[in-house]
Amino acid sequence: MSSHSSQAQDAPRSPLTLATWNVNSIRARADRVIDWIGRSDVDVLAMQETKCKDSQFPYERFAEIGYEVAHFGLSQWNGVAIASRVGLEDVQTGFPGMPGFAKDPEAEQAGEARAISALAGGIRVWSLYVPNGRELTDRHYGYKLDWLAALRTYAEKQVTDDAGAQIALVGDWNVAPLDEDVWDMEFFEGKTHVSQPERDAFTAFADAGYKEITRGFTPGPGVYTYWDYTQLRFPKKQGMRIDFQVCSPALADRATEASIDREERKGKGASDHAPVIARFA
DNA sequence: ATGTCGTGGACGCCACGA
Repeated sequence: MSSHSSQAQDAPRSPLTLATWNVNSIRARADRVIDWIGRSDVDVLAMQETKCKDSQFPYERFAEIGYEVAHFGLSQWNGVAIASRVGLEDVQTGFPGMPGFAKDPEAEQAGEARAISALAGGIRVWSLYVPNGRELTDRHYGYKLDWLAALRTYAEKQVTDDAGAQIALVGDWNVAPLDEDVWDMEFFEGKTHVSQPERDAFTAFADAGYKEITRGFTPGPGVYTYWDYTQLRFPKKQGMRIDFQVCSPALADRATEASIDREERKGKGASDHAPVIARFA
């Protein structure tokens, strides 16, 4: 049994608010993110697509408002972080067995900055940025499926080793699990995010005992977490639900509420994703 | 492809990724 899960299990339980948000560049979005944290009063915020190296992350902006940050960024692409005001211990970058990617199929497939985790407020929080997939025929699509399968293998082992493990797999999953999670299934015919293998890869976490806890509090149809910048998708209410909080059984039992802050998608300088917030008892 | 963003490199735009 890992020390992480027993630590989490033994930690005192107190109510906690956890949010996940693909910020699409923390440097371009720092003011909005800092303002939002102040307004929303979250204990822990998992961020994706920070689009910077560790040396470029605006740690001091978060420190000023009382949040520690663990960030994992290797270049201008990807980048994941966790901000917490309830402690941040035992940071891990990447998960065991995580596949890598390189343009050259013959080259070593190096790990990308798509997963970071820390123990925060007694919960093992993972901030995840699942590969996009691009096209069904693209090498990135196979990479995405392999990445999700490896994450599922890791996640399943955690709850097999410790049935009481408090684990949150939150982030941009880049999968729309149900038809109602996109505005028009005909538009998505033959595209990524809605293909059966991607949906099966997402459902596999439920088969391992995990539960996506935000949907039940924010039922569709027409409820989304992402709207493309192009084609006036947001004003036309043409979005996708692709950001989720997938929780281990013991943590899922503690979920008391969830919401999607679509107000944050409005106005100049908005990310193309909205924050997805959950409360645990 | 793009009623759009963000990044970096060598600009005053282009390529790339989403």
